[in-house]
Amino acid sequence: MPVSQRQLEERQMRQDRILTGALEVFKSKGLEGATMDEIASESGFGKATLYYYFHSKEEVFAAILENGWKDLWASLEPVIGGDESPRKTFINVLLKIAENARNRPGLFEFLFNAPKVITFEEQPWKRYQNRMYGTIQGLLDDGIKAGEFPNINPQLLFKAMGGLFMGLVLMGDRKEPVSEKDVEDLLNQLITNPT
Amino acid sequence: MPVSQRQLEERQMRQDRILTGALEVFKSKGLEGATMDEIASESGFGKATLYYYFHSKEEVFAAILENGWKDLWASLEPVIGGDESPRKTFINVLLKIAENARNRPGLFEFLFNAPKVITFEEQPWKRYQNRMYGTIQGLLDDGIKAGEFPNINPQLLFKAMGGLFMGLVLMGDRKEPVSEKDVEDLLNQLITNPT
DNA sequence: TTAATTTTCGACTTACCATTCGAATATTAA
DNA sequence: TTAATATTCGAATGGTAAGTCGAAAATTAA
Repeated sequence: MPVSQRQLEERQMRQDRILTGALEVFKSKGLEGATMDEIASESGFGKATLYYYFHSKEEVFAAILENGWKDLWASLEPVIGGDESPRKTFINVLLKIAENARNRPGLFEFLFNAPKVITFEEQPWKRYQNRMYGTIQGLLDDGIKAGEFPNINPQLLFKAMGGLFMGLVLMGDRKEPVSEKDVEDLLNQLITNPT
Repeated sequence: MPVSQRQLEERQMRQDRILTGALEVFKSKGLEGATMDEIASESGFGKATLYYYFHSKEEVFAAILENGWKDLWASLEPVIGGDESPRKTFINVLLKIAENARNRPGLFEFLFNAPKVITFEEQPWKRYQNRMYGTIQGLLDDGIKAGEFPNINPQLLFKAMGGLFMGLVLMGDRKEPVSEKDVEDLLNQLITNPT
């Protein structure tokens, strides 16, 4: 007699609907600027209903990040699990990330910018983020050892590539968007000269 | 009889003191999270005194950005005014920016991250920011034409370099900081292969 | 149908915080 | 010294918005 499968699924959908509305509001107003009233009307529920599904505004915020990072990581796993060379895998990872960014640009930007606003401790989504960064760093380490990348301090190359890529994918407010081909060309040009 | 020179200077110092305290609080709490009470005690004034020097919390916030961008631009002008090649000038500009970042890391990070939080219109400091971006874009355009850079879409190279550089300078939360030599080496490695 | 359970919601409470007030205190100029 | 002016401040004010309440409506299961 306790909740049926369908009930669970419907609950899930309502939660998603709330999160989608919330993302919209967070994006335009920021964490503090966003009000539960606005999130409520944006997502088509009464305010009190939000509290039926989430305990607090911060929980809503955290849920967006949690889901986002989890999905992103899930989409990367097959790519990482492959048996290509570090360099090839690295590029594939970046392309996969770019694909995510193209599909849900709003969410993606949020994933990488929002954390800067938060102060509090232990966010569960950090686990996914760290796993991803760790993996990429590992690919660079291996790739450098194998002579597939320029011979630079791996830590440094990580920062550079991270920044470069974010610049490509996130800085969308300047002119045209970036095509997959662009990314590939650029990465190839910049990374293809082992010393 | 109206205010003496010294009076003006003292006023200026007090304003600076307030802005310094405010930056500290904004950095740790964000724009909305920061309270005037906290800024007041951080900077060693009574709350009402803040309003003697600034009209509102947002004005305080804006003043930090305004001063920061103005100073940054001022430090770049001599470099830009030089008569070096686009490529050399470009690197010098980046190094100068890095120098700024090293001297006042807190302010610097604020300059590049804070704007994401703001919604409102016409911020005067945007003028400086745009001037800087415009200049850098120009250097890249010229450099590419002159064959000093890889032959990529300038717009794209701008984004990449911007992201790369921000990655280097801003992503300070990962391990050791970046030395000037590192930056120079990396830029040289990545930029030195015209096709 | 009916009784339990789930879901919904607007109105209310409460805390917080930007901003203002009005009264001191300090500084200046005479 | 004294009167004007500049500076300081803590206590009130007022608005805003997170979170709660208690009652309804919908759904479920019998």
